[in-house]
Amino acid sequence: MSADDSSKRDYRDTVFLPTTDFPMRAGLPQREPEFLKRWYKDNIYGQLRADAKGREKFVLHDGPPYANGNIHIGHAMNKILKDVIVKSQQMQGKDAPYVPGWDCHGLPIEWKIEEKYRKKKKNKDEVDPVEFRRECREFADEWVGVQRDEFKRLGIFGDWENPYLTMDYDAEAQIVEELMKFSTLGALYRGSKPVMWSPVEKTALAEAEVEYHDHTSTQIDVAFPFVKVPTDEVEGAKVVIWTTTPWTIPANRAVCYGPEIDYIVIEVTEVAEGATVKAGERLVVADALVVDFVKRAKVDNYLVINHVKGKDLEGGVLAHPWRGQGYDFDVPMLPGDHVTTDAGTGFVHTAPGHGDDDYQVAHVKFGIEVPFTVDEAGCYYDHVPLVAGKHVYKVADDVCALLTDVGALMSVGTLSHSYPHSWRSKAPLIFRNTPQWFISMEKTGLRAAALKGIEDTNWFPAVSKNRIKAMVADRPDWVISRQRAWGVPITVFVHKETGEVLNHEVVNRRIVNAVREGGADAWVKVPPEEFFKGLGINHEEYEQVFDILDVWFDSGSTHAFVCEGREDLQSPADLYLEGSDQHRGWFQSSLLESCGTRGRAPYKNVLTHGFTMDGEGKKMSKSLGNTVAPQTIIQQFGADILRLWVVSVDYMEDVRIGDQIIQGQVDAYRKIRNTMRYLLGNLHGFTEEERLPAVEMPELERFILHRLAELDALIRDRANSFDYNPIFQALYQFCIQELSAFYFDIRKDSLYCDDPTSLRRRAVRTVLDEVFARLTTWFAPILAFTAEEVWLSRFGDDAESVHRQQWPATPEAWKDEALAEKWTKIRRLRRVVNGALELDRREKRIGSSLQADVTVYVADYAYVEAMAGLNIAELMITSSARLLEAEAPEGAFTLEDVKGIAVVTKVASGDKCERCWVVSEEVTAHGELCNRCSDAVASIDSGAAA
RNA sequence: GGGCCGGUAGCUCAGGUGGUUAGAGCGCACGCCUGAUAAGCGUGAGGUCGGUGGUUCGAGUCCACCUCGGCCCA
Repeated sequence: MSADDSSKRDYRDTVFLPTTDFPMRAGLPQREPEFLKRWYKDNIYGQLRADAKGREKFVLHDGPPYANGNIHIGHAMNKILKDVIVKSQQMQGKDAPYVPGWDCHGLPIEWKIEEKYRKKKKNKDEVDPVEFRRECREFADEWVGVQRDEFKRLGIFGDWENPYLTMDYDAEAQIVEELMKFSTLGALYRGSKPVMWSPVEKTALAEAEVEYHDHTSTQIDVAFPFVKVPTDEVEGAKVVIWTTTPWTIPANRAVCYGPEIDYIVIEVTEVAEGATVKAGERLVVADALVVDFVKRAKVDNYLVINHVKGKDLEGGVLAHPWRGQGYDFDVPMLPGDHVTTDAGTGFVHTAPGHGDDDYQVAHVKFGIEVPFTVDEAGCYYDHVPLVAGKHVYKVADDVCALLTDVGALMSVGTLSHSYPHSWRSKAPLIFRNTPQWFISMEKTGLRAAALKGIEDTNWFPAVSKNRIKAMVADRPDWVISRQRAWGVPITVFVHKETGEVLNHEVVNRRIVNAVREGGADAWVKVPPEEFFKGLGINHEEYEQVFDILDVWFDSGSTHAFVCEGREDLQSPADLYLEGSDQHRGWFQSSLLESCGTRGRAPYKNVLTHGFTMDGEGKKMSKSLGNTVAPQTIIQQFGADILRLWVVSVDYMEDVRIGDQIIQGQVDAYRKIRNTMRYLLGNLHGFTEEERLPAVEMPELERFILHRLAELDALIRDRANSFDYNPIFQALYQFCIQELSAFYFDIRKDSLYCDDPTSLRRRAVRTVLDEVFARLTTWFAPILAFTAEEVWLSRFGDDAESVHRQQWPATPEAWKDEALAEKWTKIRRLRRVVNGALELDRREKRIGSSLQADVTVYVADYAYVEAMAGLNIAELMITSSARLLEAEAPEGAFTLEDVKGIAVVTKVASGDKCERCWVVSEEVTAHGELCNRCSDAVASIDSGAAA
């Protein structure tokens, strides 16, 4: 080989540039499905379970989404978060199984099937309930399949082949068994409650089935005389109420007033033609509404006799206008915050069986019994005096006449207003008192047990606890019955005479077994006498209940048929994790169910996340057109971008998502990916022989190890509080500031140009390996696809999945606070140098920092100490540099916020090394290379020759 | 209408028990490098800390009210 004197040698092939096939551009939408294929071919979930066999368990119990549509961004966030937590626990050495589930019963699915029938002009009543339920089941099954695929696409690992469904026969049987526990304990009872009712369809309706249309009602003012006067001011006067539902007068049981409202007592002195009120009558109405009232009542003139504050009416008792005709009960006056002076008289006619406000105030708050007045067809029961058998929509005139007879009718008119109607029949609706099943919060001490359960649980964030505590403390008894078809039946028999619920061990066991065999249908298919056979009980004495359970009871029982029921899980669960709306939903139903039957909460920890808003922080809605679909993001950017987004936001509060925010995640992803790529490129061919013990490493390497140790501590600590935002922030900033802009930048020279056997380069590569081991595994729970890609790119396609690895232990000895403090000083010094170099660049004196020579003047000896034994040029990435503890010369560069450091720069003297580009006199002396490079090249050349 | 939560640079986030010019990263602008190159490095400009009033020598941090947004309930 002979060198050509006229042209210089090209040293590029003696430089160890990064070598990797790992592409800079991810192409996630295309690449991710390949990893999914691989994971499912390898049965990754099964492998993880086998790996973790016998390890301490961490059970995150999945809250079941409702199986009736594609997943939305909230589902995606929830499941990703669960997956991040489960994967992190597994990688911390736990056995973290994940069994996904679905909520399958309930109204929305029932509606869909009904809708189908309606299109075929078929009435639901004409359909066999068993057939109807079969269709509901099919419908749910279909959506379970769709959602399962969508969740899998997000990279969620779980037992997708064996999820739990609330409609599984085993689940239904367990739910029935749970119900019977409440029954046996004596917490289950039959009460009543007004519900929205359609007299035409003879059925209860849910709020979503109601639509509002204009409706013309008869409006009346009615006077109630006092039986007991609360204050002398109202002696001899009558209280006037106003209502647009005259048909509820027979159900009146109270009159509400506003404690803060000003009322007046008036005496009617002059009335117009056609008035039903007589001169001389004394009436109490709200001061603010008296003008409206006298207009309606055709009163021409009146005197104000007295003023009285609402709260002074406390204790007053009125008579029903029809007292003496079967309406002899007292009508108490009750304070109510819902009373306003917007319309009416300032007194609210209260019929607890026909309105929710009325029910809440009269029954729940003041314990007034709720009468049953109207049957399912909208007719008064036979026991209702004066109006028995009449239909509520045709009774207004009768009521007016009856009120006129007793001098109670003060006015009558009509009013057109918005009124609820059935979405199906379009017929107007009523509130009707109906029998319902309740679980008592008090009879068996459920409230106290639940409150204790709350205390014994860790809540994240902490305010969660206050929220659910307040709800449980205030909540009424739990209504668990629905008059519906698609659900688990309330499998009880009630004694026809005594109304008592049958609690017979054998009967109950037979029912549970029947449901386990044939699902909920068994309750209608198996004749009741089967359950009683051979027990000496006459089934004819018992009424079979055909209500079904509220779906919240189903999902509240999942801890029983999932966590307790499956061998791979355990109860109580380590974690429940759902949106903040579940304080009133699943967190609470699960708590009540478990505390009622097992005396403790079904969970040890509960994590709540907020809701997903659009980019402006507004709630998403189809009508506003501001929804963000996870499917779109996956298609455009990939699931890893969505996963990164989840941990980049403070999900314990409401979070935002929008184009700008996603773009931010795309940028962050790119930076992280390139950091990984650089690691891969520079670890090419790294062997165990090359590894160097930490003690033999330069300080800079030990500083990076220290940072790894700090990160390790932070990550484990935050992961165990399920708080990933700080983890993301720390990892991301570590990649940018510590690695890319600092460590990699400085060590580029060593990696590219040092002799491969040099201790410095070996140290750098050892540190890169340690960084790689941690970064990939720490990111694996978050960037599930990319971490795998990086891992396999390094260890080959046949390597074990990154998800089967554990987070590497970090030697305690890596922590070195004193060293960290030193390096904080060095980096401060570096900032000043960079500032000085930037000035040279602006002035076109230099381009690359390697063209510069710097002299740093420090006032504090601490800097000298910090730099002792270190090569300052290497750290500043200049060709030459020196540090002096001396007065800075005039005109030296300083930063305003860094005291005692001044920098003088000049162009480095000497020539540029053809290999490493460092400018030095050594090159001038030798011709082409600096000493280091000429040694390295010699070594390489001899190696290549050999 | 009630209960609870939140509003710090364009974006995502930090800012124990009130105390000097309110921080970081990204983005943006400008410049450098061309051996991480649809990469990398550097410098810089961005904030009346939702608003008003109060407590205090001093408030992003405490109090009151208002406003906007969210969850739940009515």
